[in-house]
Parts: sequence; structure tokens; C-alpha cells
Amino acid sequence: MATQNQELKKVGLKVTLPRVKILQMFEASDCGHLSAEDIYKALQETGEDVGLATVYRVLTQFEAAGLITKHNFDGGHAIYELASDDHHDHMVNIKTGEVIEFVDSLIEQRQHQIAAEHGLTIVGHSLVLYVKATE
Amino acid sequence: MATQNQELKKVGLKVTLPRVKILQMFEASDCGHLSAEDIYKALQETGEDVGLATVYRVLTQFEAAGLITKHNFDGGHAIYELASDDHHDHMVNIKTGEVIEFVDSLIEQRQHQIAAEHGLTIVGHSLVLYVKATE
DNA sequence: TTTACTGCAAACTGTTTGCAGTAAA
DNA sequence: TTTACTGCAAACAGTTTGCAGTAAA
Repeated sequence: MATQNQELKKVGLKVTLPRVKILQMFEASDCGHLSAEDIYKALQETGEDVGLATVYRVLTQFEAAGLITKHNFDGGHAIYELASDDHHDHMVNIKTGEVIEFVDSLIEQRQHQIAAEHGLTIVGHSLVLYVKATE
Repeated sequence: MATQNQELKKVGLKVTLPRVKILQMFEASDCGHLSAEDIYKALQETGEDVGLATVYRVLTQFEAAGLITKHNFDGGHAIYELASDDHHDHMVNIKTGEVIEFVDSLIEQRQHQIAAEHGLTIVGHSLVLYVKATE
């Protein structure tokens, strides 16, 4: 039995076709950074009859369940990726659209320090570097 | 004559009431982080008859002219602030909506270093810490 | 007078929601 | 059988745009 089924049950969601398919897409895709539109189109192409509204609902549920993470990069639409234990930030290549992940504990550390200096606690954060190839 | 008039002329925009008023609002407001909606409402309250579409148009023109900077924080609507030479990042208090600016040269430095390690150059970046008061 | 600018309403994009039907448990 | 889930279409928020009128130069 596919692993997805267990993952879904674990978070209290019924095992339905749209959910299994979408979860598979995240696990299959190597880059792993997908928008609702990406997923919707890909499902259409494989002949699956899943509505866009359902894609959004499933993504919201997956995010609430901690299976995936949502990012609001520039450019309007949100993108999602499988949640992983290790936190990381992103570089977006503005020429190619490529998304590169990176981790830097020094930056993480400074962020918490800065918030603390203001008597604040970090609830979430977003660090995106928009980059291009060095000439 | 008000300074705003020169600034507008310098960037090749006619000196009109909506533009002068909006530019004044940015210079007057101490926090300086305003959304289109904020500006529109404030103008209504002072009895100015400026349409929301015009607010958006003016903001877009000001951004193109380099007078102001646009930020896409979480939560749907964009916010704008007067452009300044010194770069800074933002903390957004998720309870109050308050925006706090901060600068950290260590983080800046690391960002460039990380990009360089990948053979990339930073074109732009966005660092936002979503925070709340420490309990 | 000429041309840029404006307000209005209608269009658009990304996302959410109400509802009646459908399928998982 | 029960209840969660689905597709559809309609609603939504933030933003943009076409157009005919208005005001800056």
C-alpha cells in the first residue's frame, strides 16, 4: 500500500483520489516547489478530473496538517513544498525561475537575537534572495 | 513652494492634487508604511475626492520613478514606503500589524556570501520576520 | 490648446465559499 | 449509513484598465 495513504490517515484526512495524487506530485517532483495552478494543470494533463477549488482546499489542509509549507514569493501566486524538519530559505533566480534552497544558522541566530532585542518572538519569517548568475 | 512639487517635476510627473497629497502623506507619516487602502481612506477623511484607482496609479508611478518602494508582506495587500538610501529589513507584528524596520550588516554580509558561493549575484531580496510580543 | 491625468465602473487574478451531489469509512 | 469530501459556479479581495471628462502646462 502506498505510503501516502498512511500519511493522510495519520493527519486525520480521508484517503481520496485528489489528496493522494497531489501528495504524490510533491514527492515525485524533484524541485518540489509547486503552485496551485501547476498542480491543477498537471492533474488535467494526466486526465484526472479535479477542480481547482479542490486543489486549493487540499493544499490548505495539507498546510494545516504540517505536510507542506506555503511561500509567498513575489509575483502574485503562492508556492508550496513538502515540509521538512530542517528549516531553509530560498534564492529565486530571476532569469530562470529556478528555486534554490539554503540554510544559514548564523542568519537564523541573528534573526532571533534581533527580535529578542525588541522584546519580540519570531512566529514566522520569510527570507528570499532574488538572484542572477554573476557576470 | 512645497518641496513635493520639485520632486514630482524632477521625475517628469505633472503636479496634481492627488500626487502632491499622497507624497505629503508619506513624508508626514512617521512610520511611513502605507497601503493603497490606508491612503485612500485617509484622503476620504480629509475630504479629498480621490479615487482608489488613482491611488494605485500614483503609487505605481512613484515606484517606477524610484520615489517609493513596494513590499509584499503576507496578508494580501502590498505596502509602500518612501525610498531611502539605507537598506533595511522589516519585522511585522502579527497581532497589531505594526511594522518595525531593522538593519543588520551581519545578515547582509552573509546573504552576499551565500549567493557568491553559488556563483550568483543578489538582485533584490526580502527578509520579513513575523513577530509577536514575547509572553 | 494640447496632452497628461482623473474618477468611475467594469474587468482581472488568485483564492475562498455555499451548495447539492458523491464517495470513503 | 453517516459524514467527510468533491465539483461547480458564484463570491471575494486586491489591483488594473478602458473610457469619457477635466485640469495642468
